[in-house]
Amino acid sequence: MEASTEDKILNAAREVFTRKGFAATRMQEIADQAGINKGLLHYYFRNKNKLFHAVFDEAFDQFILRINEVFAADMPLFEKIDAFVSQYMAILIANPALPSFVINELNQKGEAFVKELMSRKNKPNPLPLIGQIQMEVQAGRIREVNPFHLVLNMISLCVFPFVARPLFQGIAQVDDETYLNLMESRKPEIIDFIHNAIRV
Amino acid sequence: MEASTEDKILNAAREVFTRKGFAATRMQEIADQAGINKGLLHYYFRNKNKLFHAVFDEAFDQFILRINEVFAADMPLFEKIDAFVSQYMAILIANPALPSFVINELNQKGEAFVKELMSRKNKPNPLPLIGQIQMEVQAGRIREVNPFHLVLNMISLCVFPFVARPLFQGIAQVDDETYLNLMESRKPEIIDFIHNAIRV
DNA sequence: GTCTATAGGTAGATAGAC
DNA sequence: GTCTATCTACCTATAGAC
Repeated sequence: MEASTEDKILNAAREVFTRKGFAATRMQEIADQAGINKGLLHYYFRNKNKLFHAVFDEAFDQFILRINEVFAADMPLFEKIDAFVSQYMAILIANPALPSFVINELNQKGEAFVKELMSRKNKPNPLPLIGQIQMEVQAGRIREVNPFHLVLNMISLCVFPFVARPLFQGIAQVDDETYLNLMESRKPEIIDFIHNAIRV
Repeated sequence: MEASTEDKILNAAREVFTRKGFAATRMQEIADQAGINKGLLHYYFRNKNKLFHAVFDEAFDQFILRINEVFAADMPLFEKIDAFVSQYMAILIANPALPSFVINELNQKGEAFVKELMSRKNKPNPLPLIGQIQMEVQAGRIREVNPFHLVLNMISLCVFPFVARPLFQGIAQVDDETYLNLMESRKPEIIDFIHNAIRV
């Protein structure tokens, strides 16, 4: 079963854009990677921008929207924290280059790009989780934490090791497989860390 | 007191490279920003790569090496955590674009770039801190945490909100000043969070 | 749909006047 | 040291044959 030309292009574009970023990516490199002619890229996607958006929008959804699912779910706070960490870390381990791709482009494309994206896409919505945390604090079931910062902490602990991966991997001198194993062992470590940080 | 031409170039290059990244930066834009002629960039720095390295190496040092100072200091663990968070957050609040610049380039420039950098520069050395954590665990003075992950947690909690700033600021709909105030209020919040997470 | 050839524009770098 | 003008290379995008 051979992939269609359009899929070959998308697969190649995903790989190259993710690795080099929009500005450093050359249409020629995508064509080579896909094993097809450069002209075909324009036949299927008209220009570099449109091809980029096909790749980026998909990555953005994967990176962002999964968060909402867990945040809005109807379950006790501690369970929700566990579910978020283990499910989200699993997504990141399966797609380790995703966060840096999305975040790099958001940083480099400028304010207008971010604003346009936010208006076009479903934004992540941390409010259900923040409300839930507030209630737990008021009921005295967890420590007095700032709910906004707690949410930020949860996300930071999961995502940052992937964004800063070249740095940490360069320092620790470990190969890709070892690093991803470290991330796997990180799941229970993060869950413990958060539990102890907020319990009364 | 007028800045020298070389300083004008460096200031402009810092601003543009930091905002757009190496690949998207145009020598013309740096010249415009500096209010000088494009040819002068080559007179002072010969080519784009050399100018970039003048800016990047400085940023890398600022971002990385300050960590070592605190990590290697001779003080009790809880004090050290407090010192790290408050001092490092202060650096980041004063230079909010620093982490994303360094991390983006490390991600996009590829393995050879990172490897060359690591061999040329003093690497961050977390070993003194990791050793100290191990001793505290063995003495039963803190909970049984994995020292490697604890160090990773400390850094993640401080740095990630700056790397993902466009995302969070886009979601929270706050202006630059408000966001930096949030980061200021974050210092004690992180310190509390870590203390509670590791104390027995 | 897929290829080749090329147009059109832009960026980095250099030459040379002042 | 600083400027203008220009070279050369490359990259996106299009035109047109098959």
